[in-house]
Order: sequence, then structure tokens, then C-alpha cells
Amino acid sequence: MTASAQPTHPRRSDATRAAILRAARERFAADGYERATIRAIASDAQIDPSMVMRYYGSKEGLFAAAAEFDLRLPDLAAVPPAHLGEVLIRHFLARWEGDETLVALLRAASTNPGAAERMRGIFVAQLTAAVAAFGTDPATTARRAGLVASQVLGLAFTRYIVRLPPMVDTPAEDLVAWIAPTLQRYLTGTPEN
Amino acid sequence: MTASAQPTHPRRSDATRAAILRAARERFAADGYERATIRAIASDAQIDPSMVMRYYGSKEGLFAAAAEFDLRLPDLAAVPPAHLGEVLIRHFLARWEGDETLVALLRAASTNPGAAERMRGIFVAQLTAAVAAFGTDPATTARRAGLVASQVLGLAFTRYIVRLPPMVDTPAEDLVAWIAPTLQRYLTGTPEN
DNA sequence: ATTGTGTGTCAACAGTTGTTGGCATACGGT
DNA sequence: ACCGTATGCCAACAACTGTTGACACACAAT
Repeated sequence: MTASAQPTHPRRSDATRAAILRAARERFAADGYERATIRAIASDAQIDPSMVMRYYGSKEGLFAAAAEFDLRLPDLAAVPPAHLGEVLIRHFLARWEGDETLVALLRAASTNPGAAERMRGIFVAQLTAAVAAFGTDPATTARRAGLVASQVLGLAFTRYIVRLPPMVDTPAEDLVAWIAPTLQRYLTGTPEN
Repeated sequence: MTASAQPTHPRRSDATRAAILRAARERFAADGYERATIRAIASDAQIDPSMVMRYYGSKEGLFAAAAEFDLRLPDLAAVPPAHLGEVLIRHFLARWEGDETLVALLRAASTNPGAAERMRGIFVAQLTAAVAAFGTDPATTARRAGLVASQVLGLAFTRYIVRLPPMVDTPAEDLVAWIAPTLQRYLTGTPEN
């Protein structure tokens, strides 16, 4: 959907489009889907609400554009098998500290069915593919990916959404040390060990 | 806040109050705070919207009453130390399969600051107290409780809110087997082992 | 200079929301 | 039988929502 086929002549309104998108991400991240109003977003971007409609069609369209998101998972086949957990948790923390897109998606996924659908797509497709890439038993791949998602999203939920004090205060490095072994076991271990 | 001091004479409207509360929990759980309208809740309870206001004051008041929630954590001091993780995850799964209160609270906590505050209270106070009860190093108690919350809430989020297929399809017994060791390590282990 | 298209503002719409006050009725105590 | 109060419904308000159409201006091409 994003224009990339033809090198479309740069439009004069590109700056406006970008401002809208930036404001939308901020508002969706801070307030969630329903509380983030088009009027507030337009006000942040210092333009008229009707511009949002012209460039993105509807509020859903705007959200779809603002929540475009790629986990950018590294190729796990190239990672030493013993460090899979650490590489993964480090990647996730780095990926969304400073990028509020995932927070926006996370908040919206709780109440907006479309956002939940998108979140499923991202984590099922991208994470499952990454887990499959380093070659576990295909029968358990989906379940391993799901377990990783549960811990990783639980971290994001408690640290960025609910803001549980212990999870906010703990330095990222300590979180890596605690959570890496969990992911490692979900990826390469068995329930028993 | 719940009437328990005086054995208040049973009011004729108790059935209505209960119906409102039941409908509210369902709607908040299914739709989240902002999409659950008072009109819809009243319609489910087969009464007039104005009754909701009379008995619960406001939408926030209704939510506060509907999201009253106790984790009912068992006394961890009475649990064999080696089974702490298993007991905990089993308790959580049993506690909220079939009780939609926590799902309502979870959904609402994403967008409603008051709900997030309440969720913090529940998990910080109740979980931290339970973890402290079996006597770990007080300096690490809060962090251990936070880590447990991150995994447990991540499970709830992926299984009941986003409904990630692998997490929905996995039987509860398998989830216990996979997640119990994680909680066990968060409670009694160190980052390294 | 004139045309056409892209960019922007303004005002208004129709629907929904939480919330309120008035009014009818049924109940419980006397 | 009477009266006060609790219970319930109805209609309406004011605010806010996403969305739309008409209109003004600026730019690029001819």
C-alpha cells in the first residue's frame, strides 16, 4: 500500500503527511485507539482535521498507516545456539525503546479488533518464521514462538503500559540477564529442564 | 467500599444491582472501557441507563465496582519450595478461566489510567506480599514479583486479549509445564542459572 | 496570463456519549 | 388506609465524535 513502485514525484504535502503520522503515533501510543481523537492528532500536527481524512481516508486508515511495524528480527540461524535467548531479548528491548509504534499497537490491540488482528499477524508470522529459521522440530515451532511472545509482550505490557514500578525501575541490562534464560528454554529446551 | 460493616437490610433493588454488575463485567471484558457504553450495559441488564447512574454514580464508579478483584493468592509459605512455580501458574490459570473480571481489568488497563492504577495496586501489593511471605532476600522481592507479573500477564494478554493462536490452542496443562519452571526461577533462582 | 491541480481552512452534519431531572408506580411501615 | 421512600422509565441536554462538502489560495505548466 505504501507508495514504492514508482519513484512518485515528491509531493509538496509530504511534510504534512509525515507530521500527521508522527502525531498519530504519539497519540495512539499515549491514549489508545478510541481516546486518540482525530482532532487532537490534527491539532498536534498543526493542521485541520479534514486533512487527516483526505490523506488517510478514515481513522482506521490512519491507524493502519501509523501502526505499520516490522520487528526486524535478526537471522537466528546465524546466532550461536546458546545465545539465542539473549540475542532475542536484547533485540526486542532495543527495538522498542525509543520507538513508540509498538506501544501504540499494544495499547490499541486491547480494544481494537483490527489492531489485535495486526498484532497477531506480526507475532505469528514474523516470530514463527524466525524461530523456524534455526531449525527446531517443526511440530513445536508455533508453540515455542507463542511462549516467547507471551514473555516478551508481558514485559512490554508491564514496563510500558501498566508501568509496574519494579519493571520500570529495573535497568535493561538486568532484564536481559533475567529473561534471556527464559527465552532460551522456550526456544531450545523442553518443559522439564 | 463494599457494604460489609452493618448487615444492611437487603434492598429490593439488589437483583438489579447484581444484573448491572454482571452485564458491566461482560461488556468491559469484551469491549474495553471506552467501547463499553452505559446504554449497552443497561440494555444487557434490561433496565434503564439512568439506573446505572443512580446506583453507581458514574461510569468510572461502575467500573470501579465491576473491577473489584482479589488474586486470592495462596499462602506460599505453606508450599514446598520446589513447587512454587507450578502452584502459582496453576492458581493463576484457574483463577481467571471462567472469571472475566481480570480480562475486563486487563483490557481497560491499556487505555484507562484509573484501571492501570488499580492493576498496579493489585499486582504490586498482593503479589509482592505473597512473594515476601516465603522469605527471599527482601532486596530482590519486588523485582522477583515484577518478573512473575510480566510472565503471568503476558500469558493472559496473549491468550485472552490478543488471542494468539498458539497460546489459545495450547492446553492449560501444557502451559503449566512450560511456564512453571520460569516462575520457579524468577522466585527462587538467580539470573545465571 | 490562464488554466488546472494540489494544499489548506471553515462550518456544519448526523450520530453517539455520559449524565440529569421529572414523573409514575409499587412497596413497607404505621 | 395512609404516607414516605425506593424503584423504575422517559425525554432531553450538552459535549464530543468521525466525516463531509464548499470555498480560498498557491503553485506549476502551458
